Order: sequence, then C-alpha cells, then structure tokens
Amino acid sequence: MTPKDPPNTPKAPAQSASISIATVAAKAGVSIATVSRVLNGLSSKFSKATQTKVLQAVDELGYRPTVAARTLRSGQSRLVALLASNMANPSMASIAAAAEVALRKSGYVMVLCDTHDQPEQQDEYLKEMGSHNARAVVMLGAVDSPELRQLAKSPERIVFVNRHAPVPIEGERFVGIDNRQAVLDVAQWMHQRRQSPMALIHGDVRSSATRERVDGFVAACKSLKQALPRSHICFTPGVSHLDIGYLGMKQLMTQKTPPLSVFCTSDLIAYGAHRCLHELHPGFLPLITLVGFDHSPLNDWIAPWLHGIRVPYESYGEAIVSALDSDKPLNLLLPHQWVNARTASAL
Amino acid sequence: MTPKDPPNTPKAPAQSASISIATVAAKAGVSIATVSRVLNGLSSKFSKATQTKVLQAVDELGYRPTVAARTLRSGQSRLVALLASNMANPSMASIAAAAEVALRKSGYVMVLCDTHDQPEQQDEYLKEMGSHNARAVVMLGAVDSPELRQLAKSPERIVFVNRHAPVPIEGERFVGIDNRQAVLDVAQWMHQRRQSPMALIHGDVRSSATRERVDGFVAACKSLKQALPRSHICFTPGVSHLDIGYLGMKQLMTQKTPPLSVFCTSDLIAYGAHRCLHELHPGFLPLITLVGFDHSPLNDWIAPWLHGIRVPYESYGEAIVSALDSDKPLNLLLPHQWVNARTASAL
DNA sequence: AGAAATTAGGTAATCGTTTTCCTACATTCT
DNA sequence: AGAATGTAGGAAAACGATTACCTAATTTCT
Repeated sequence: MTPKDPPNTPKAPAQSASISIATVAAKAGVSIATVSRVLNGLSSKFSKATQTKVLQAVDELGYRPTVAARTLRSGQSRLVALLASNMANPSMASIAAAAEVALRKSGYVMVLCDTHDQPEQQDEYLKEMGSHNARAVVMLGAVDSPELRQLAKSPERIVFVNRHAPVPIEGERFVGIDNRQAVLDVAQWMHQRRQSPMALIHGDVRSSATRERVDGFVAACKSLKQALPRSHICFTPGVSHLDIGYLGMKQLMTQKTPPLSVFCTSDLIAYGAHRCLHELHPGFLPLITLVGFDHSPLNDWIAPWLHGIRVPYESYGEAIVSALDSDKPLNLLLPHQWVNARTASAL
Repeated sequence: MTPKDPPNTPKAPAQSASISIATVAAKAGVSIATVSRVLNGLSSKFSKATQTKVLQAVDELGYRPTVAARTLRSGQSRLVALLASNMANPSMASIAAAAEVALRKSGYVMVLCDTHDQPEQQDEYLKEMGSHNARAVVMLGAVDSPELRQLAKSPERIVFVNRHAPVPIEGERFVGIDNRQAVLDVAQWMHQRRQSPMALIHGDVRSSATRERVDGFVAACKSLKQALPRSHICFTPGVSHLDIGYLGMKQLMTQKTPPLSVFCTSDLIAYGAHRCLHELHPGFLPLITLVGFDHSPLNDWIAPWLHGIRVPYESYGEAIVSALDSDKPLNLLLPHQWVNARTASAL
C-alpha cells in the first residue's frame, strides 16, 4: 500500500520545476513560436494584444530563456572571453573590472581567463571559448600562438587591448593609448627639469606597448639632444616587473654617474626602483625623480612620490565594447594624461 | 549557365565546417552514442579497440563537444559564477585571480561579476546564472537579497568567501580566515608594544568579516585591560575604505590624546590613515604605528611601514574549489599570519 | 471588385549532445 | 545444455529554444 498523493492536492503549481517557453505559451494561450517572437522583438509578427498577453505570462511565471538552448539553436552566445596575460598586475585588474561593467551593460557575460603569458594556456582558452560559441575574445596582452593565428583568419571578433596582435592582422580591433605621444610627453617633462643624467628601466619588449614606449622614449631623447647612454637603459628578463625595477635601479646605482631621473615603463617597475633606493640608497631618495606609467588611483594614496602617465583604464570598458560591437575594424586610442607626483620623493 | 563546382573538386574536405559528434562517429565507424560514451568515460560500454578508434578520430579531427548542446541535454554546465562585491579592492582581485586558476584546473569556467555591493545587481546576476545552469556561485562579499534567499533554499551550490551569508543558511559552505583569532593576535601585539592610547578604524559592519574583526578587537582589548575608549573607534559610512581611513585618522587626531597605534580593519583603510598623517600631521608619522589587515604582496614594495595580518588570498582558489566540490557543507578557515612592517613608519 | 501585399500566428524541423531502451553476442553458472 | 549474467553498441527520444515554411485573414493597390 504505497502512499499516494492525496486527491485534494491543489494541482501541483509546478513551483519552480523548469518553466520553459512551452509553459509561457500555454499560459498565454499562444504557440511557442509566438512567445519566441515577442521575446526577440520580431515585430510585425504579432499584435499588440498578443504581446501584452505574452509579456504578462512571462512576468507572472518569472520565465527566463534557457541560455544553452538558445545558444545551441542560434549558434551565438552572449559570452565574451577576456584573456588577461597576468591578473596579478593591478592595471590588468582595473581593465578587467571596467570591462566587466561595460560588457554587462551591453548584455554580455564576461568569462575571465588568466593566460599567464603562456601560449599553451592561451590556446587552451581560445579553444574552450570556441566550443562555447563565445561572441568575442578580448586579448589583454596577447602572445603569439597557433590558435590565435588561426582565429585571426576566421571572422571571429578579437579585440586587442594595450598590446597589439603579436602577428599582423588585417583589420585589427585595438584599444589602447598613444604610447609614442605619451613617452614624448614624459621625455619633454624630464628634459625641462634638467635632472640629468636620465635613465630608462623597461619591461619585456615582446609586448608592443612596452616596445613603443622604449623606442619612443629613446627617439624622443635623441630629438631633444638629451643624453641617454646605453648603460642607462635597463632590462632584466624573466622576472616580475617589481623585480625588474629593483634590479634595474640597483644596476644603475653602480654606474659612475647615477641617474637623477628615471623613467619606468610601468608603475610596478617604478615601485621596484623605489624599493631599491629605499633599501640600498636611502640618501638618494629625495634626489632622484621617478616616473612611472599607468598611474593607478592607488598611487595617490601609497605612492605619492611617483610622477607618470595616467592611463584611463576606467574608460577602457566602454572602448572595448565599442570595438567589439563595431562592424569595421577600429583603432581606439584613449587620451592619456601627465600626472605630477603629489609629494617630494621621500619615504 | 550557373557556374558549377568543377567535377575534379577533391570532395570538399569539410575544412572546419562544424565537426560534430556525428563527424567523429562516421570517421570512427561507430554510432554517435558510442562516441559520447567514450568521451564521457562510461566504461564497460565499449571495448578498448573502439576507444582507440574513437579517440584517434577525435584527435585527427580536432573535435571538441559543443558546450551548449551538452548543457542543454544534461542540464549541467561547467560555469561557475564569481560574484564580487567590489573589484576595485585589490584583495578581491587577488581572490578572483586565484579562484580563476584553481577553477580552471578543475575544469570549470569562471564568469566574473561585480555586484558593487548592490542587492539589485546581485539578484540580476544570480538570475542570469540560473539561466546559464551555472554549476555553482561563489559569493565574494554577499549582500542580502531576495534571490539569494531563494537560492539558499534550493540545492544549488553557493560558496561564501570572507563574508558569511547575510541570512543564516543551514549547511553553509564557507572559505575565509579566523578573524577572531587574528584580531586577538593584533590586540596582543599592540598591547605588548605599550603604545597607548590605541584606536580602531573600521569598515561597514554589515560585512560579517568586519563585524568579527571589530567585535573581536574590542573584546580582546577588554580582556587585556587595554583602554579603547568609544571616541577612539571610527567609522564613516558611505565612503570608500580609503576615505574611511583618511577621515577616521583625521578625526582621531582632533582628540585630546591622539592614538599612538591604530588598527585598521583593511589595508585600504590603513592607506587612507597613512595619507592623512602624511598630509596633515607629518610630524606624527614616525610616532604612530599603523596596523592593517590583508597584507597584499604589494605592501612589501609600497607600504613597508604597515604592520598587519596577512590573509593567504593566493590559497583561496584551492579552498573555494574544495568547498564547491564537497558534498557536505564545509567551513574552511585558512591560516593567517602576523607580519611586521619592513621599515619604520615614515614617508 | 479582384489581385497583391501585408499582418498574425501556428506547425514542425533543427541545433548537438546525452541517455534510455533494446538487441545480439559471449561468458559463466547450475 | 540451458539459464543467467555481462559486455558492446545501435536507434531514437529527449533537452528548450529559433526559424523556415505555411495558412488565413485583413488591408492596399489598380
């Protein structure tokens, strides 16, 4: 004698048991095709009255289309993958945060992937996003990889941020700043201050952004007739930006004529340089001008001694969406800004 | 006379045109069911020989299952949503980065969402993740909201990180640290230094983590017979942690007896307090001990004057995955650590 | 007024999987 | 030897949307 549900059970109101488009159709007294059309705004395919009925049913049932079904049928999803080369870098995190907000506002869903600057990881992610029917891929620091080359040939949308495509792509979508102009501003400012000798500590030039900054800075110095000997240009491969800065500055201080102003191609490098001075040559701290690049808002609070170029990361989000939604290739260069240190260099 | 494809066309090798499970099945000479079984490891349903054939076909074709189809059929996806309350906070960014790596390693795909601590946004995201059949939701700073309450009653998996569920949940999965013990460590350290008077600047106590830190610190002071007058406990609602720190310290310095050591419930608050001293009372800078909470790795570089509790954010990722994969509720408290400032407080 | 065009909406195919049946053989048990 | 069990794999039914195709009623055009 198995217990049966009592006959007075109120028809089991189907609580949350998977309300599909069929449920809505039944409730509104129309076919599922019509529901779909109303929901997708295929106008001149339904009357105002029907629309009201359907919308009301949708509302009352709290219906939301199953993403998987929609994606399967239409072959398109609202997923956008953001492949960042290194999320430990605060500026990448800023961009990711800004991108998330902007993408969401446009109805996209952002999947975050950290490639750690490794081609294999990048390829794995790119393949994964392919099988997800991702609408687009945002490359925040792309490296060269087979899958990327292949993807570039497909009609798939790719937006390159800060760092250009590692291999030339016809019709590249790009979001970044005018690095050439920015470092020209830097060089001029440093030149006017007449705090020679000058020096440069930079990151890996496999990144196009860094390359532009390095080349641009060297060129600017030359055109300003500002000395910048080879021994005053530092780079340490294979370590973090923080360490690049630390080691670079350490090396610079061994020179016969230590620099009085140092341009670092990223804020992290500048932090490293500062720590080096602070630990090894505290006496020089007030004498040496450090110039960074990025200028995170946090700098005003904890690195007030740092001059530099402020990159408007908070507006990268909108720009990325524009580049992504645009039908044509787009090269968006956002306005940068020179920012003076808030305080004299001392710690 | 319409142009026809020449008869010598080599059978159109179907280049990359959507290779589905059917393609694989055809190439391997088996049914699609068998391919599916091999790929999903349904052993004792196929022979070793068949497995080899299928796997080889998969490999040669570079086949990857369409996620949408799989999700639609099985009702399960590998998507995990990370809802962060504020990505501008570096510690949240650290957790997100760590979570991404760990989730990926376990085969999940992380969707990042910034709720900005607003219930409406949080609800919108939660609904969205429902229609994506998300495998789980990781709440990195949850706020109370209707959808969250409802979700909590469902069998859906939710992992709360740092901040406990805003409404009691039976069988909560939690990842965080032992805040009570941590602030006890802080209080004891400060007490031993005998740098009275002491003060406390804290964040919004609607966060359980902050609440535990505040209550715990006050209780610890009491049990140590360490004075902590009401006027030395500061909080400014409605502003960022940085501003909370700045304004809190400003207020403290108007007291008859300014504090000589200040505990801030987050690093950002400590940054704010430091800036205040630096700008308004530089003479006090070497005299006042600041203690933070989080201890981002960056502190060693740019805030070497800050003492505090180091929270092992880099190991949060693994912990989150454990909590998520566990069948039972799990309360994971990770080990924290006291960290002394690298240098005397001065800037 | 009759033809043509537009509007409104239903029927059913389709997307690419997973999974439930079902069948046919091979092996082991009694 | 016959029954029972296990192994290997195929056919086909879902999953929940979108959309091509079709029909019927209305409006507009000539």
